[in-house]
Amino acid sequence: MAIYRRQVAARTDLLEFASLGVLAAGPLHGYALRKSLTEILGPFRALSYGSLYPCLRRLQDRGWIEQLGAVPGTTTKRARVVYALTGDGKDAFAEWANQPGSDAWDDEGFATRLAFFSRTEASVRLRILEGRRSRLEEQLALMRESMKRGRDRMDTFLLQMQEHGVEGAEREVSWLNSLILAERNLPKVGTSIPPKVKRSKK
Amino acid sequence: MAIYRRQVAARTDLLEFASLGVLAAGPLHGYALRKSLTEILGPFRALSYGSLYPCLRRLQDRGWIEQLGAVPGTTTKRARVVYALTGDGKDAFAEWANQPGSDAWDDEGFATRLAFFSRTEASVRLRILEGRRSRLEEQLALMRESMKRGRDRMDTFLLQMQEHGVEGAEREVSWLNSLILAERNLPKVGTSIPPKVKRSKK
DNA sequence: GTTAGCATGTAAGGAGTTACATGATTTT
DNA sequence: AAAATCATGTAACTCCTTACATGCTAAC
Repeated sequence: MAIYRRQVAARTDLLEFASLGVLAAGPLHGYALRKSLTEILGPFRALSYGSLYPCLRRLQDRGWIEQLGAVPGTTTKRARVVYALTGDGKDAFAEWANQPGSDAWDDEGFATRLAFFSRTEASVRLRILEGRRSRLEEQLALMRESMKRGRDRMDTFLLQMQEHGVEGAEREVSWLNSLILAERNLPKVGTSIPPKVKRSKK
Repeated sequence: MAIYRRQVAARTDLLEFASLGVLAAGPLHGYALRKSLTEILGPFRALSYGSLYPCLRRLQDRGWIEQLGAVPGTTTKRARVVYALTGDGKDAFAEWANQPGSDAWDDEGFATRLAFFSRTEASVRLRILEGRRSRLEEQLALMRESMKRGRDRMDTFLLQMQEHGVEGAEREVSWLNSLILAERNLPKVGTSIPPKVKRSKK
């Protein structure tokens, strides 16, 4: 009779950190947060409320965000629950942004980290970009090998699809190369120079 | 006291149809089927057995595949459960391949259908390609609008990521255009001329 | 006064993964 | 004889969506 011990795989929940990242720019209520997230993570990948609200609940239970109540000065009067990042939440986000795990190299994980790159240290940025590049290069090797092996077993459509996939991955690699180059040529004065951001105020 | 009636959304399980599609080429056991699927759906998106075996069970319960037992002539002697497509399974696959639902336009759904395009009627192929193209064009419009609106609120990294996304989508659109053009210029003699496939035997 | 959009939530279910459990066969 | 790989399966869990339920507010 074995007792099953399960290691909790400590999967970093991307949605949670993305929410923290957005809330770091200022308090928001759920509905507005969702719009922000949708804009960042792509209008294609629309997030549902059935996913968002439980996430906010978890973050609150963990003490990473807190309710502010309705923000005064807005046009509507009540019922909106506004959340703000706490000190702990800020720390948790900073740690996530600067200590990338193995989840940082896949499509979703990489995109999420890139979205908050301005709050990531320059050295870590480089590590993430290079990690993503090697992940893609591994995949490219697998794809090319698979295509070589199966060339005459496969019909033209499958072949064209795979060729398109390879070209897409190659395209991302050269894009990454240009980002990496830009990172390396950045002024070497501190370690965490934020990138140039156009500011409308101040 | 309302009684909740739920419409079962009849989500076409992609893995099930992909499995049928692969088994249509000949009987296989689970382990081998997985390798085939991994090759088709991309070596990146590796499929787990915890997903595959329950799927085979479902297909068998539905009468779309049947167990053959160990194939004689192979080097190994037992324990391998070989599955073959039944007549019903063949019909189910043909119906799926030729009556695309709304799931055919998203990334996974489109890729899966494209993988079995040689068993899809020419007219349906065209419909799928054009449907995918309009889906992408809708997304492009959203992305471009979102980028225009948020241009000076966003930092350079986010902007570069979004530009890269737009370029990727544009690239896929032109790829689709070339596929659509090729489809249209195909010999117009029947309705379901299969594409040229290099054959090693016969 | 009704439609459209803003706003917050819950319950059920879908489609997968990871970790566990087991054993046969092939290669070194 | 050990290690690698082939092979089959289950239980628990994860993260998400859909459908349901509710109500407010702005515009036409």
